[in-house]
Amino acid sequence: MEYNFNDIERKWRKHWADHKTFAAEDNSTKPKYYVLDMFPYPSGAGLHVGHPLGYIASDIYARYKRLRGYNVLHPMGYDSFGLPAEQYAIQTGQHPAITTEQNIARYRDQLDKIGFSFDWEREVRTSSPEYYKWTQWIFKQIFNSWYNTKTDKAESIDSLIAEFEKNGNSEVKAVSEFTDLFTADEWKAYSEKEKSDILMEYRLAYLADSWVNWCPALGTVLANDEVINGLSERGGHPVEQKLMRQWSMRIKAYAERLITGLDTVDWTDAIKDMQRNWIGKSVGCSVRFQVAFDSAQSPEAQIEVFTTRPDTIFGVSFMVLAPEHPLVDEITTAEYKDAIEAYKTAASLKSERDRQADVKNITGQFTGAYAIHPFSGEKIPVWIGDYVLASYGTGAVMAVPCGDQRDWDFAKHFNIPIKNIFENVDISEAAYTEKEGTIADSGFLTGLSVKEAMKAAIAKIEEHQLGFGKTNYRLRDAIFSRQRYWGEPFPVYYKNDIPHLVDDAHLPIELPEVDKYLPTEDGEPPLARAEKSAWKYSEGDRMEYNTMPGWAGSSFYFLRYMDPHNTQEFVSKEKADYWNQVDLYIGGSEHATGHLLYSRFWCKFLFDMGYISFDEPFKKMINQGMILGKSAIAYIGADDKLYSYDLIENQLKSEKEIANHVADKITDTEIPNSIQTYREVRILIDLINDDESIKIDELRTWQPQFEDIELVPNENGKITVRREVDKMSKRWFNVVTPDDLCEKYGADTLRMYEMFLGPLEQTKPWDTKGISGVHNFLRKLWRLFYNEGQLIVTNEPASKESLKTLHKTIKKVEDDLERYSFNTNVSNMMICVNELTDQKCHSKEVLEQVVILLAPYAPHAAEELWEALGHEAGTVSTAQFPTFNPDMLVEANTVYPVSFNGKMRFNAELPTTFSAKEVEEAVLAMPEAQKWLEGKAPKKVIVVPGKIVNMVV
RNA sequence: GCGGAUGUGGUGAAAUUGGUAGACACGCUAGACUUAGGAUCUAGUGCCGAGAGGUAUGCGGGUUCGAGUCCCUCCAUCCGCACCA
Repeated sequence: MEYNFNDIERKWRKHWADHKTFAAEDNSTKPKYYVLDMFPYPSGAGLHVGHPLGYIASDIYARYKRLRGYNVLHPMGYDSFGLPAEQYAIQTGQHPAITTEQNIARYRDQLDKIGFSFDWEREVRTSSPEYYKWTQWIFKQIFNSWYNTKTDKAESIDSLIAEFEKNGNSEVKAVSEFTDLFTADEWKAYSEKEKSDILMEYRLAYLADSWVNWCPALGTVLANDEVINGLSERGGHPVEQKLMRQWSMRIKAYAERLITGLDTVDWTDAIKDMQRNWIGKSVGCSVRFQVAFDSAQSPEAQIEVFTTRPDTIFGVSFMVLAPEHPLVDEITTAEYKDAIEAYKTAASLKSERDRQADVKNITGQFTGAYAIHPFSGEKIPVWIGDYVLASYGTGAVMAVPCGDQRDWDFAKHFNIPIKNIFENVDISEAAYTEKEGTIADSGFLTGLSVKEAMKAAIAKIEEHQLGFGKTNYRLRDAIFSRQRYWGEPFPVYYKNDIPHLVDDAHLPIELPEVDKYLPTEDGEPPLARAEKSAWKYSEGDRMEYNTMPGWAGSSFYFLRYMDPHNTQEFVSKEKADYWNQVDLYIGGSEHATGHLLYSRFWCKFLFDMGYISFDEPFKKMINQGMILGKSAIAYIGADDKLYSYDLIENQLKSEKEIANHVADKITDTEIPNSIQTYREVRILIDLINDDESIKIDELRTWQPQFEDIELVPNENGKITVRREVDKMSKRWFNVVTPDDLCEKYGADTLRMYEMFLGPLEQTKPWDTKGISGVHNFLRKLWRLFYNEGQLIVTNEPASKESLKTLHKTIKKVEDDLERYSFNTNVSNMMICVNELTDQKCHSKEVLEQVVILLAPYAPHAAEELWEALGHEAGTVSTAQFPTFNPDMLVEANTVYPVSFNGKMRFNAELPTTFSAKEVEEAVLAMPEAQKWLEGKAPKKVIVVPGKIVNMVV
């Protein structure tokens, strides 16, 4: 029988589906294991070969864990709310639900062909009402909560209201910007609107005016990365900053726990650092500087600064406010009014991006005002400068040029004196930014080390009530509103402009039908187009018109998989307790500061509220690298002819060099003409032959511009292209889909080849050239079992050699998978089959085990062979993983370095095959060993089979 | 600038307590079989050298009996953040 993969794979796909082979049990005596993939957004382009990379890795692991006797939860679903479907709807009028449905069908079809062991009974879709009912329900819980810093957790808003009614807010310690104090009586006297507004300051989901990127032409808010140089990424329309009433999530409340929680999870340092960086914790203190009496109109004027270096407070030689700082106008003296106004105007004209891009130029302007140093009483000049950001800290800094490089640069530039407060440190060339050494010339801090001085300074500042120790976070609250149609509606209605929650009984609030998917003429979100009758439920004056952002539905989906059909709870406590954390999460690192942060936030919140018993969602995570495409680039000359790349390759290379210089140094008129001789055109990679030449006939029909194009071929009469590695994308014409490969080589080959490409975590270009090697492996495997259609497996006992090969492979597979590096394991199977072939091994004893080893990687082939060996169909998935026996590994004729207490003493050549125990005995019997042992017996002997003998004496 | 990662043949890459560097695969070369080959099989393939042999894991040092692996300096590439006080 030939290795007829198409028939085999079809057969087993059907078998698995019919028998629900991979359904996870909710109650099992087996230990549980939860393997999760980041669910995809079902885009119209379908899957390309990059998508399944992580899915294959996780599938191998899930299958391996089943062989190891675990009850494995390995689900899949779709993050199906999103912009592309909405955009398509705007263009064509087709409802996004229909587009989404079609795309999901396509995805499912593609996924099925690869033979994943997903438990499809548990599929979730974030855009289905059964699912977003719970997104809305969780939103309600967050809205109905506040963060109590006394208990350091979220609590029900009812507990806060009770406290207000009893004692007002004077004793309340909460994460909130609200600073006014009120008594219980005052609280009771407030109107409903006033109460609502105050509570809004405490709620973890709250309404507030936020600055957003508003694009009038598109009628929508854009994310920062959708804005390029003040223009929208799509369409190039102007974008302006607009203050809009938006829902936000008080993620800041969890900043500290989001940092400390990282220590409890097994993620890469890269991702952890990205999150830490994003949260941006800095410990320091706030200090108020009195503005000099003659400088300000109000005698109370104070400048509050945040500093991480209170120890350097005697080194302050000037202060800098952000140009937008509210105190600037008040303190600026008449003499400097015009200059300050000019500077502020110049700064406001620069976009945030421009300001960030232009960090080299030092700018600033003296205000004419002075502040009083709280300890030395010296007068300190107050400047404004756009290197100080209004949005961070207090928008003002105390500048210590001797200890901060930016302050140093600023002082040098404006000739401000620099005071040195560090003992024996030269600051004539640069600031001294190390946090060690001794403080000098600093009043009560003189002689202290930096560390001591920090404590002493904060103590003194607090004692004099000038400020207090404080921790700042860069993390900002997350805006939770989107002015889009295709997202979760809020379970919120307004009555007299006060937001109210919809009762649980009426959830979900389903998306109403609208006539168009665009904002209204007066800038309201698309949902404002819905007639009141189009809402399946509505109350009050109006419903909330915003929808939730993409990350809402993806922030708890891992919990919903545990109990996807529960109509009473988003997950039952029992099931959440059983399945618990995701044991292994596989997905891209691009979600480091988005999805992965928000999921942790929601998980901690749900933990605080007692719905789940763990506060980190993903115990271990692997980030698979991106698979890049190799774009094909053709060259069209100024004469409009298509040139073969090899003809002009050398010429272009030297021109590239020139071009690199041109960018900086040479003006446009000086660019040599030759540089503009060719233009690059990307060609659909399906039109490229293996020898990098273009299939001309197909090219001519591909795009009109090539229909009649004149060719300048190379000496072989071909037009070659240049390859460039890009992100795989439709627009670069470099997408490779798994479908063709499945068709041509089979899913098992595709699976193994993707694992064979290189380290899972690494970014790598897709190259199909090596796939035949993997395919050959499967064919070779087949020849171990079959010869001319006959099964040639025998019941003869296995040779010692074959057993060694088998156990070596067991060990390698085990090690690879337990260490989660999916790069070499395919090679192990190849080596195994190569060796067994050389050994002419047809022993059932060995081959049976090989089939089990193979099952995670090439499940269809494994099932087929398993059945051929006389087992019940479809049971290899639940077989027992073979047990490794180290004695089988020991090499014959191996030279063992023998070491004593880690010191290598001699080499022992052992001429015959031994078990580990026998190696030990043989070495001990050698005269050299006796010489080093001096007659004593070793305390311990460690034999690494085939490698080294270590003795502890 | 800060943080993270990576650097090994023509190519993708292995090397799992510091123990034969380049497994495995692609490609290439030669041969066999074949009407044919984008099929299969056999042999070879880091570099230098006819050979013996020498030499080799980005550069330069160090520790060690022994270093791709550990330590230090530097260089290059990629990713993330970036005037964060």
